[in-house]
Amino acid sequence: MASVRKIAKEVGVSVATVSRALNDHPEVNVETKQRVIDVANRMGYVPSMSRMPSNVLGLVYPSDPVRTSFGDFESAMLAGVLQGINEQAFDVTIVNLARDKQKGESYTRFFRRKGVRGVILRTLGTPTVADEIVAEGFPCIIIADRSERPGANFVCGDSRADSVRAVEHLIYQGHKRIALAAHTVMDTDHRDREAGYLEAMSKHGLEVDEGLIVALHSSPEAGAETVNRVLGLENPATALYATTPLTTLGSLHRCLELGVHVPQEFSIVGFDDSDVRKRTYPPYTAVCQNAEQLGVEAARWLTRALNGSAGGEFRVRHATTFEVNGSTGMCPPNPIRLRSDGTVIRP
Amino acid sequence: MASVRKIAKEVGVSVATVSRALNDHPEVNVETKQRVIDVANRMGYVPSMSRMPSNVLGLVYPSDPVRTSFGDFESAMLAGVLQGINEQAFDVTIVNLARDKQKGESYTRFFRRKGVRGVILRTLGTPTVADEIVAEGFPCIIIADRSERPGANFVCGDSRADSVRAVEHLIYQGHKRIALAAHTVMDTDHRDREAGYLEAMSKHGLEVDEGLIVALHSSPEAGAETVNRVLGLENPATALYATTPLTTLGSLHRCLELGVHVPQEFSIVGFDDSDVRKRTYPPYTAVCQNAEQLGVEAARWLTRALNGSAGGEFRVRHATTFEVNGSTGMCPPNPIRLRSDGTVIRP
DNA sequence: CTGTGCATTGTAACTGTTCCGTTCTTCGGG
DNA sequence: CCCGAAGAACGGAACAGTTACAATGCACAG
Repeated sequence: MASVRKIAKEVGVSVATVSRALNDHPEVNVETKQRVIDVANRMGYVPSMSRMPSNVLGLVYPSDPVRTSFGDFESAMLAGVLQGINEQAFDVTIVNLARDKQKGESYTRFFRRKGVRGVILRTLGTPTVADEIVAEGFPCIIIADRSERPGANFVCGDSRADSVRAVEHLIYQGHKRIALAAHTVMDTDHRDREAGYLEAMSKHGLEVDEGLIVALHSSPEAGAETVNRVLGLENPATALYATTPLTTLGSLHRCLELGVHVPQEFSIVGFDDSDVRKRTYPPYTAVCQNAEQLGVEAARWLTRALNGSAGGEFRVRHATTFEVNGSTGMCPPNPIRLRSDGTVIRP
Repeated sequence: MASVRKIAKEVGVSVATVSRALNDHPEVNVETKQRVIDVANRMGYVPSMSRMPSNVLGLVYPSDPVRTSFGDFESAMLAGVLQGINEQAFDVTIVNLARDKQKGESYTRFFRRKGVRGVILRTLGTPTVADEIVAEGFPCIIIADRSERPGANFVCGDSRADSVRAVEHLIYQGHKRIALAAHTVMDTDHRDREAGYLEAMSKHGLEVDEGLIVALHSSPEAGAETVNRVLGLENPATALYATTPLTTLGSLHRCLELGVHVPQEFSIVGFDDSDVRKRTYPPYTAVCQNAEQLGVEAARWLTRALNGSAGGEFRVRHATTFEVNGSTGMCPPNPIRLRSDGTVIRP
């Protein structure tokens, strides 16, 4: 075990200087500081007992966690995590990697500094971070994404099969021009959905041209914009698979706004992380993921593992469910179209 | 400054015993432990340096934070808090008082144990806890509630005036039988809304009988149930003021389900903590509170105060805004009624 | 040459925790 | 009745890391 005193002896300075260097105090020479940090890293130093062994879990976001994106999924997942930690009486703190991690600091040191014993990783499309943390061996579980790296643990949803079913559900009702509201952030979750869409389309010999796939950030506005675009095509879509709850809401809302009847004139299959689908009108047909459950399981496993009552690898894929509600129906004989001025053309 | 060694000398035991007693180790005599704890409390002991002075804020829930209640408000508020802490580079951990606080432990000691320098308090209708924390002098700010205790800081919304306006808005459109979807949790926020309702009703000489006020927990189901009840009255309501976003959603949804036309047959004024009102159809008329902003301001002030760049008392009331949208209209000449079997009677 | 100010570092005292040994009591068997 | 073993409770000392204060050394003005 490397301690500040060992490092001090090695470098040839006092413990005070080591402590100061490691904590970024201003009154230490930059070269000295660098030397100390180098030796500390070489000796694999971690501040052993500076914090009493507290039961805190980190909920880690690689980039800014909030802004627009703190939506329904994060909220439901957090609710789940807060339940999952209760069994082992852990707490959870929200950690912002982009803001706080210093250059050259190992993840382990960083997490120790934050006083967390293990982390739940919300990767948001940046798998590199997860891989590095796994490689360091810090206790960690990835949520809502997956990694095949040995030693990686994850709890994720698997929406591929149900995405196929969702699109086939539309195809069986006669739809041929089916659009996809895709996501710009391409984590495995969203790749699944796009892949499922493509699989179903090609399996049934349906052509997918450029205009049918609209990739935007997840937001109600994006949903509305998607409707505008796919109804505005020369050869307009008659159905849409919206791969996030917010785009689903936005597209439904835009249809109501335009006076487009769902599902008589246009069908929408959405995605749901909690129970939003039940609260719209009509309640929408959706591929459903239980974000809360993902949170519960991730937190419960990680806390158990940290307390020694669980071990090994933990890799769980929760198949989503496909629920038919009121937003999908038969393909209309003649598709409606949207003029650029926002008026609906009914043939 | 009281330290373990001072306490040890005072009690007449060793530092090891004191440390063990204070940390609830099993191998210490219960009487000894009690003596140590008593002396520690008398001397105002707080573990001074056990955790390095980390910049962590606690988000404190007196009771279980999750279950049903982790909804839109908490989510938006948390998003705000996560923004507000960035300026001073703080972190936030979610603290569960009911689960973790030991009997006889002071709040200050408890928060120190959790490694938290200050707390944002979400009282949820239990002002006692807030008063005690304020009395101990631990850095703290109450969010979405208020206390007149000297030394108490808070950021809250003030929805009283707009609740009056909301109900008057209905009255001016001819409504006389106006119902209220009240809340069982009566923090100042919800008292404001009920008070505003009562004020407007009495000001205009409208009678409020028992059946018009439905107090339930906040949920979509409660909103639906409220609609069932107030439309089922002998003398049914023609309008409703729903004081939480979830009950608003539920009541809107129930109306759509029943085929009741909003606002032609029934008017609904809702409440909104973020921008849910824009995503329903019709977008609903609402008293609006910016939960995210509350979070930002609470976090920003508290972190600044902890770093010495803000001081004094901080008491802010943000007036809500009242926004007229599509869920309110003229009182129908003849009110509709709901039979107990769920069919609508149109005179 | 000397005093002053600043940057940098070391000494030592402080915080709290824990390993290991000691004391004392209790209990079972001869 | 005595003795050994087990266990509970506690103390001593060594450990962890941080920080107040003093000391050192250097640059520079007078």
